[in-house]
Amino acid sequence: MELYFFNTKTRKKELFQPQQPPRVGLYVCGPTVYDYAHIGNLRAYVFSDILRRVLEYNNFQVHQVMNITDVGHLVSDADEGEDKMLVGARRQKKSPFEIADYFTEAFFNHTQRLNIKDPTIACRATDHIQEMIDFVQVLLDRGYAYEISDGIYFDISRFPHYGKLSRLNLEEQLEGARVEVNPEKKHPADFALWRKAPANHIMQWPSPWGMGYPGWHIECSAMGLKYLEGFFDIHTGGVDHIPIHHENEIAQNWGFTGKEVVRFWMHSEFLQVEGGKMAKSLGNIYTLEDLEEKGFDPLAFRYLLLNAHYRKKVNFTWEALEGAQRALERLRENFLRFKEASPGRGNQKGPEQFRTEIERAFNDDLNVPRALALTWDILRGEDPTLEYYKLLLEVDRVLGLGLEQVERPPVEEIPGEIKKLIEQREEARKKRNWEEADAIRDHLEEQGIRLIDTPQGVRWERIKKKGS
RNA sequence: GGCGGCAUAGCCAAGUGGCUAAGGCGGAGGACUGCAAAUCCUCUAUUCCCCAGUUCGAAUCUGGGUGCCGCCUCCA
Repeated sequence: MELYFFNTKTRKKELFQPQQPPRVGLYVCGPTVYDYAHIGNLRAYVFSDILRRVLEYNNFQVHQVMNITDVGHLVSDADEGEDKMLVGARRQKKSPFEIADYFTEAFFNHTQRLNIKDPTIACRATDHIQEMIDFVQVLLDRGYAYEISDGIYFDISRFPHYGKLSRLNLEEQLEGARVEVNPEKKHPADFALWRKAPANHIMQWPSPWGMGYPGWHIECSAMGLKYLEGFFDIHTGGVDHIPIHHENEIAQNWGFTGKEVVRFWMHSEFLQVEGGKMAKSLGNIYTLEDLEEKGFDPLAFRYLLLNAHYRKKVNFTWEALEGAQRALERLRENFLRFKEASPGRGNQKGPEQFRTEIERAFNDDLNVPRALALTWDILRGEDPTLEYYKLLLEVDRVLGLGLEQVERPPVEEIPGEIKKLIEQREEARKKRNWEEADAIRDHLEEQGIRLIDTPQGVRWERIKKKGS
């Protein structure tokens, strides 16, 4: 089946075909590891995960590269900028390298709990300083870069297509520029490839231009070209990367290779909180831990994201997350019916028709919400046959809700005390002493034990304790 | 100041010219129950921010208005 993706470069859905099928080179703009990833960051990785899974669903062999940016990013383009890694290090009283290690581990811990597949290659910027130096040297040799007092800069006047991806008019942009321009730069939008480090800068490496450290943007080009062997079938990131970061990558890649090396640019929209921006000042920046502390399953957050299309802003609210958690629980419950093949109702559509429609949704620029709706159609109304069970597992290869691992909690040995109470309640019920029976039931509920009366007798299950 | 996006039920959201406007959450009613819970069933937008227009036909296209959001800061 044909696969279509929306390409930011053309702002259109285009037929996807990798350069060397079945191999697909996928580059995912990774994290800067100076702090915990928040749920907005994580949305971008759930998106790239879905993308990767849809590619794999289509039998492509995905070679996914992700950068781990563990080298300082200046906060602004001006000299007084603070280095994020350094700020993080100072706060934690650790070396920048320790900080990077710590947050890298935290990052993958979070992504794994969201069932996000690990990249084929995760590469650290600090392990590729030489590649970046070589890259900058080539740009200098070819006249795409120039040296000034504080570093090496890319000369965008040498690249006529600068601004094409974001469709920005450079001259108009400059009118309202809020950043002080380094007067030594030839053009205000020229960007740093390599920065000369002041003596007290912790992270610095020797280079042909003295001690220093790489500019941002450069690691994605150097590492991406290295590990994807010169061609990116797809390059992803958040929409915020379109105007600066990816524009700069395109420019420097052009300077280095003399051609466009990215076929598809795909960007995920932002996650908003209560309809607005997530910001420290608003106190609404949440991490996965914050959600878990409130009793939410990380996969409920994944479900919430699956319910919306990646190119639309999604509105994160606690109410919506509760809805997602509930839906996920019910989805699992329904799935078990199929696993256990208990009887269901009749159906109109056969598994093949569902399979085709779901695949069509996936392949139409990752219309996961549509695929989810179809999944519910299967779960709600269809016969729980083995065929449907297999189809659900197949669909979950993309959804990534971990259905394969879902099973009924094992029958636990009932703690004696609780067993006694249950028996006591049954006695009371026989005597039609409802007051006592209900009191016991309420008591057990507070202990996290829910009783389920069935015609076959009393069942029980563990639930979350009230108020937790 | 410049650029761009969005507006669909209480909430989260699909759908972008033509079947009865997906799906989930919530809510209502029913079955079951001693009563509940859990589960299951049914219902839940004559209408897609407003106003004009194009068209045989528009939530979907065009123009205007209103509201919200984002970017132009090394924030996904």
